[in-house]
Amino acid sequence: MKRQKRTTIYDIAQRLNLAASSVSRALSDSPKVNAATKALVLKTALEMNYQQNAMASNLRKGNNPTIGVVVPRINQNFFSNIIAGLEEVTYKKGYNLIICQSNELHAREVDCVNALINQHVSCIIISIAAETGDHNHLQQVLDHHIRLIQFDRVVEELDTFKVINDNERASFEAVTHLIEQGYKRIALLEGPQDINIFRQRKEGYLAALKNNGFPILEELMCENAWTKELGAVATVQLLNLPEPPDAIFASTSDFSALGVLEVATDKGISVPDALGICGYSNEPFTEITSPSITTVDQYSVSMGKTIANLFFQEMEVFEHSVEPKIVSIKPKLIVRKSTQRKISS
Amino acid sequence: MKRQKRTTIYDIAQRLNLAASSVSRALSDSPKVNAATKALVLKTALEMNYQQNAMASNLRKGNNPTIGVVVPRINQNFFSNIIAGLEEVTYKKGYNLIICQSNELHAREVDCVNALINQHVSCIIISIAAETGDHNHLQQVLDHHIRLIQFDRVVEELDTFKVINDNERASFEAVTHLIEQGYKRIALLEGPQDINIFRQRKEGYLAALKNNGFPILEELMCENAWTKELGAVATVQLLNLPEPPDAIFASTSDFSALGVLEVATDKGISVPDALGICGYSNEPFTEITSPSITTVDQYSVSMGKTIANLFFQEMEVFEHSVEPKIVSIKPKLIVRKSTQRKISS
DNA sequence: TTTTAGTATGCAATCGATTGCCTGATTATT
DNA sequence: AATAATCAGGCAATCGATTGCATACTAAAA
Repeated sequence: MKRQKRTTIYDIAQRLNLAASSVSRALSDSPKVNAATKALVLKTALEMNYQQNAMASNLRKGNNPTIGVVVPRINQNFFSNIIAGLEEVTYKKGYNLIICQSNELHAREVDCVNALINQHVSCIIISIAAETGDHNHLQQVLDHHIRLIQFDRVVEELDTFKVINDNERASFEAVTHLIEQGYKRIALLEGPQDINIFRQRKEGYLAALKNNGFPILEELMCENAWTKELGAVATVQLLNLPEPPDAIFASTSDFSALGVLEVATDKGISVPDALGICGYSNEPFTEITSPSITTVDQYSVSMGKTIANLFFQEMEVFEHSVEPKIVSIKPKLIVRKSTQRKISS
Repeated sequence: MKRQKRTTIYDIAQRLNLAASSVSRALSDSPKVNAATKALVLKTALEMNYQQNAMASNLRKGNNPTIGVVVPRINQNFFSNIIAGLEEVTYKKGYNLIICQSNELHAREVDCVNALINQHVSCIIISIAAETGDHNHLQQVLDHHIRLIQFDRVVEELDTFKVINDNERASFEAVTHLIEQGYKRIALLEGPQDINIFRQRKEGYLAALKNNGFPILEELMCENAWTKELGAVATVQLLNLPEPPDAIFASTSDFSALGVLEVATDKGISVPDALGICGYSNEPFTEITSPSITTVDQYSVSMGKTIANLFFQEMEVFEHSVEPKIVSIKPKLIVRKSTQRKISS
């Protein structure tokens, strides 16, 4: 059985003894076509079950109202919220969203980006994979005159639009809060330092310590404590130190913080009294654990909207070559029980 | 500043003094072109930074290796997992994914579906919105010879491929488990009954009661207890009954179950001893609450993969008009502390 | 009545890649 | 040496919609 052909403007034109151009104009409500004809065409189109072929239209018009999104993982709270936020805005503008996930792999990210370039999307919105490599693929995007917005995890040296969280500031506030609660030895679980956001969070941590005259202790900083499991491992190590920390800032994620909490609970260490815990991301579960976990909310859905708006307001048309802008969103510290000591400073 | 043109096969052809057709063939590695020429074209294409125009190619070839996905909410654990699973498979096949969310609204769902028809996608994968209406839009999909797969929340009377969970079975097992744990008055928090999955879960509940000779008590069934807040409200009502339930099966979601748990904790009702709680979906947080919540895992990521594979194996080519198939996945009851009584039956 | 303006519509090129068919050149076959 | 076979490449139509330009027709102005 052959694939039956779909009705085109030519079919409509033939049926009505019109030229295809008139049908096209009628359908796009051009003023150059008579009202009666317009109505007739519309009616016939409906009858014949016509649906425009977007590929043909976009090809001819030389633009594709589609935005490509590349994220490390689609099913991660932060990213799926970003996507939801993006969709909310792009939907209203009649744009489509093509979603790809890099699975944190550089090669796959490159693949996805190339596929999106092929698609001639109007814009690519990307948060780079943990496995970083060169960024020729991003340069390629620019070379093909496709707008590029980086968010959250960005390649800083690349001169593009960026929407980021003020990680350093948030981190600074979180650590300051811990200090205010009277914690004296504050450990840091940090992420891969070749990713900007983790560098920034470390900066914030260091700045807060300095600001309060606290010493910087190498043994209290654990690299790569990224997942719940790694967070737990790091915690065990930290607690075995001759002088263990009295607070742990899991700057990588709430999952990591959860690992910390589980180890503490296992060992019968009282949180927040003997150990303060602060996570990052405001995952839904942080509200539910006992005690609930202090964390940093990144306004992810609204960040998605911001990104989309940035495209529509600044980049969709580019009359003049716009100067890439960096939008920084200040995340919010959500203080919960895991850091609220009864004894106060 | 005008948008600079991207290099096309014509540009390459001109540079090499070849016909565009030869360039096209060379790029698609056709045997009709000399190896030396092929190499030359490839090299030149690279030099000139050529990227194929997928719109033109797809238009000519009359197919678009893209799959459209419509879900109620992108940032809901179940759906984002489905999408991740889909992407995993479609990526390998070189297909793109266009994602839309209906926000549980019928009108918006219709909009999304139409946009996808315009795009001439190869397949539409959909889970319908809570706000149901007619399903002309789905019929439209079929009329335009676009493959359609419904999953999870499906319109049963529409003869399409479907991938569903065996909700009734899972629900039956959950309630049976409660009975085995010695609970005697088991309440049900149910979802909108015009959505198939919620009907099925109720069926399973009823079947399990009957199967064990338990009476069906209207006052123990609460409609529309869908969110955490509604779950809490329903729980308060249930607990105020002259004969309150000793177990609550929140068949709508884990969020609902969480609402139940919070009310119980507030009122100092011991879970699982005085009140058993079972949720649905295996949201990550169910493992973390105290006590952890018994729930039903839907294998969402793997379900996504199943859906995509269904398309590639059965529908991508349709030699013969294939008979729509229904794939039913048996979810798994995850027994946790919220239903494990020390006193056993 | 002729000119002008304006309206509605048609013609044909175009977007970029693909592909059936044809041709010229080279090699193989008898 | 003549014919057939093979290879490499070119020509031109095609996918479906859009759009600049041309044209036929009507109505208004001179």
